[in-house]
Amino acid sequence: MDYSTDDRISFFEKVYAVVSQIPFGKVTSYGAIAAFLGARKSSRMVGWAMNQSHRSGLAIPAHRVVNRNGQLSGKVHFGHPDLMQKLLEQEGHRIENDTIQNFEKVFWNPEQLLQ
DNA sequence: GGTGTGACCAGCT
DNA sequence: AAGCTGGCCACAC
Repeated sequence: MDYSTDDRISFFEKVYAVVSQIPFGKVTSYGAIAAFLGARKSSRMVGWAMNQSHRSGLAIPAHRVVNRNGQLSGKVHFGHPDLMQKLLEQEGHRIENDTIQNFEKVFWNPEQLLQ
């Protein structure tokens, strides 16, 4: 499925579609998702989409999306300030100073959806 | 219905 | 090397 050229669905829906396919134990970045959708400059919107995701009714693993440095920049938007970190630790990640350790090793590139 | 505001990021000063 | 700017788009006011 080529998400980048499908104009029938909104950018947000595309974001949700990608995020919901992030495998267990992997993470990706706002920018990677935006770039994959053909809108490299819209990475802020990915964050906004995550902000709204909890009331979308869908089960969006928003905790698997961090910024390009592996930092949990969106943790404050989870119910409890440490919830995002907890969820990631449950998936086997190690976090220090709000930053995922070995980020490159656990990074999942959305491009893999095209295989 | 214009305006400002983001869980960002790359490219300029 | 560190700070500023523009761009993207949905939403609240």
